[in-house]
Amino acid sequence: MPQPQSPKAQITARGGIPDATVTRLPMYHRALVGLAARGTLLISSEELAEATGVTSAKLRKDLSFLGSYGTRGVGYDVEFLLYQISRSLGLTQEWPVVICGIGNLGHALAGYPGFASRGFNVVGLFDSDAQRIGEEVVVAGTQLVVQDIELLHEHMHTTGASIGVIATPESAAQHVCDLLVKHGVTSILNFAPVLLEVPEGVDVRRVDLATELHILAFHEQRKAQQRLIDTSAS
Amino acid sequence: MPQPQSPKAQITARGGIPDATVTRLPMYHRALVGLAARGTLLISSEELAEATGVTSAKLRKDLSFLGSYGTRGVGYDVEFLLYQISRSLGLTQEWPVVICGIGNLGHALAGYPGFASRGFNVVGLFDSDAQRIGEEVVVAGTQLVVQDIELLHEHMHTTGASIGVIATPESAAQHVCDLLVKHGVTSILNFAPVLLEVPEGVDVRRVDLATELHILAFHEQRKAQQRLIDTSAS
DNA sequence: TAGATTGTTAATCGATTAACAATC
DNA sequence: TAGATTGTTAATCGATTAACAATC
Repeated sequence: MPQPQSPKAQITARGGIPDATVTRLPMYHRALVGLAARGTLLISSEELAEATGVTSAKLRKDLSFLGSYGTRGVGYDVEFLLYQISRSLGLTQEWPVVICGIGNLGHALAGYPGFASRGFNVVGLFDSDAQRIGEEVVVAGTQLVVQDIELLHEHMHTTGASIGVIATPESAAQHVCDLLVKHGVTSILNFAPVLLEVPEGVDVRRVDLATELHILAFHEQRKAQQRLIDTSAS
Repeated sequence: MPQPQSPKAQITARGGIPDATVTRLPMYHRALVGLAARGTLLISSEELAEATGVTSAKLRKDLSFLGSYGTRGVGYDVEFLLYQISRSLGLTQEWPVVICGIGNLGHALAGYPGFASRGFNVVGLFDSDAQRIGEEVVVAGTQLVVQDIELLHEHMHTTGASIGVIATPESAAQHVCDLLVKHGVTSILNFAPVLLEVPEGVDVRRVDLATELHILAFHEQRKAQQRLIDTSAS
């Protein structure tokens, strides 16, 4: 019979990988890709932490949630750890992705080199603007034609995409989101400045330029105030 | 003489606005701008929380760090709360911003409507590519000419920008960052997939497409595994 | 006064950190 | 064996939540 544990320990054990850890795994992944490319075979938690801007204690804690992939007294095998992190993140499989809204941002996203190189395969470009529908865009060496978003249903069953990117203006975002969800998309990366309504089981992550700038401005303001204080104190 | 308080309470009181709260203030700000535009005069924490996707307890806690700007039994005056949040975030002043790297992404950022409307004033566009230098870009109704990044020093003292956006390829990012810092920029929004080295006192926020997609893929993988379990169980 | 809603308290939860036993 | 470094523990810290007294 299992011994009763503290409630905390049980919850941590059950809940899988903590959110905070998941958000850092891509950083470790990136650093390891770079190290592997430069031929580094072995790395310590101290060095990898330095390369990713976290503390070594945090790094080791994070990695311990994935398993025991290091060697005490030695460090981590770069290729092996990279593989394990890739597997945890689901990057050992291909993820077909559709992009909706092919304006400046949509073009930038379609042309982003880090997409295809890490298993994210852009398989469809959609827009509602007649001016843009039919445009040919080269994505990772393949030519794609911008399709009418209203014809999404004709393409989704062939692409099988479960990830969608929304790069439309605010006004179109919810409608596009509804279409995506209706045709099987269960993960959405949203660049429109709107809180999207989605059914349970659909994940949305929002990237908002304005938010990032606001946070910078907040700290910038604080620094300016601090400088004033420092000046008047001297 | 002040009564001794618990250590926790003291730290919270001294430390200003918690980071987690600061990251949510822009969400409240956005929601309030929308409400004000629609002529809503008064809103409860319950309603505003609903509109921003947080719990009302968290919202009230967040707002309490700014001050007491609501009325018990009544709610919050939309315009007044909007002003107070704007002031806290530093949005009641103008922030001149320079953008470095005027490729697809740089163009998208320069054309982003949410920039100018919230006090972020694009005052300079820079690139190192001879093909791009000299290009004329219309930003918020004003025509700007893409300048050579190496001539940054000639422009920075006239613009006085303290916020810089880096939208260059990975290879150029650190050099551009160094130039920006050298000429007085103390806040950087970095879209390049690199950990920038900056002196103390300079804030960097990184936005990384790949990171966001990795996190989505992680959760997508989990959902797929869950579906397998559900299927085999039934 | 009765009803509504804020601002604050205290409990809980999750994340971070420092230290070190385990072990190569 | 001696030195190095992981993986884990336990303490601390910060964020979230529920409940409710204060007060309009």
